[in-house]
Amino acid sequence: MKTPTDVPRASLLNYPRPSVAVDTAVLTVANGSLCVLLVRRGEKDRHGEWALPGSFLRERERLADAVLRSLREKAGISGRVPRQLHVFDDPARDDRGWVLSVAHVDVVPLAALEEALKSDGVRLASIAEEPEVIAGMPYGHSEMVAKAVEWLRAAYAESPDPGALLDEPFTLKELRDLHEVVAGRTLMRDTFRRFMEPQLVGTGQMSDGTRGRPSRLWGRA
Amino acid sequence: MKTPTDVPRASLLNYPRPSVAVDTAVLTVANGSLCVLLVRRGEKDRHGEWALPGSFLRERERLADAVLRSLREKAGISGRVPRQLHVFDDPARDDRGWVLSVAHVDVVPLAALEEALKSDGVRLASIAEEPEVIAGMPYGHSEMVAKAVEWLRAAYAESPDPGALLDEPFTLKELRDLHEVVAGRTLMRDTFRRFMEPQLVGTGQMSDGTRGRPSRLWGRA
DNA sequence: AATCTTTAGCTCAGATCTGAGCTAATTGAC
DNA sequence: GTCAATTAGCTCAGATCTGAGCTAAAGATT
Repeated sequence: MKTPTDVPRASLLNYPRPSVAVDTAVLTVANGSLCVLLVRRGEKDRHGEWALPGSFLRERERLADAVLRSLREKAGISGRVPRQLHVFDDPARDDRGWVLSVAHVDVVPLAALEEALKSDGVRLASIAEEPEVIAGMPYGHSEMVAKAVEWLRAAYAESPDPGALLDEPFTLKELRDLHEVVAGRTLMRDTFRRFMEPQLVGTGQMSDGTRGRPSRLWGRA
Repeated sequence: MKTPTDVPRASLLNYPRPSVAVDTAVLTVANGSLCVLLVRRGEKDRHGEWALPGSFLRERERLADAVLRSLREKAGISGRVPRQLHVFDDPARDDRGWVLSVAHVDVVPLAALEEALKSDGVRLASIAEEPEVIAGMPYGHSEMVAKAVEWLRAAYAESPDPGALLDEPFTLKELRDLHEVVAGRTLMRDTFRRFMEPQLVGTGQMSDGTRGRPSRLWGRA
């Protein structure tokens, strides 16, 4: 039975709707280099080109769930904590039609990617050393990578290894090496130590078997 | 004529699509208080309740354009530089259906709102003094306001009046009073001056007719 | 085993930052 | 006019931050 509210209620939602996609920059550190995960496109459109893993949003699906699903499907990896970056809304961005894409970033340690990287449909691209690969991606994906790196740098400037890339326990040297790769520059040893130490919990153990004097081992708070 | 690519191309976009809306927290400073602009809902749904101005996205419309249009239509004001904050995607957020809302923030000086505020469908709510009004808003709008305020505070901690709320030229006192309202706390006079002065351009003029010793007048860089 | 290289952890002087306090210049109250 | 109140602009001592440099402790090299 038709109530008076049925018509306006339905009509509100009768606007044309965009397709909504998610695209994710999965960042990691490999061989002392900050890298982003790319997948070779299998769809007809832009077939064979390297691009960020992504997917269209399914009915009533949460964005974070779509990100995790796309990483599972496209790259066979378990994402961790996808974080929204920005909505890319240029109507001319995607020639298949009107597609909004919500860019995300996730941080995953290299060990969790090893399996996926055996496939020749999955690769890493170094941010610093392969700018041409990143700049060549379709659908504004290179802008997404830029925003993802910016976010990661800000996060790593604030606290010790927020992306949990290091296995615990770790030394301050290991932590600093990681942060230097993320920041893309050297960091002052003592300034770094003074800022990070209060944010870590000591394990009471010492490193050994490594080069140089043994040092305290730490864990994330 | 049907080409082979027509079918797969179209099918990619045949996923169910969400409605996409924009909602905007228009922030301003009035009577020494940080305020957000609310409009009384005219739609059937939640009719009469105070909420953030918003609108459904129209076909191929840019998000920023939808924000500016919604501010014009709902509140009769000219927005300035809408900035994306976050996509709210809880499928249960809106009982009218599956609606994603892209929250935005804009900063508008009080003078540009005076006309709109004559309407009884438009009001300001003080962030600090009327928390119950803000907490009572539907569709997760109170979370959007929280994110908007957080963004504004971060922006005002970085540079002098990035929202251009003050008319130029202004004194450092006027600038600091504004920043204190935004920050919600007092700021040290000399620390503030030392941080902001290098980011301003002097006009060579002095204030006069004000209480206290005249001071230099400044403009934004 | 002697020496070199690497890294840890500390110390200290110099640089920078902070905020209280001083004097100056103006308006408002009387 | 006199005095209180308000604000500007500066100064300086104390606090904090910075980074070079020192010594120590380990593995690597010879």
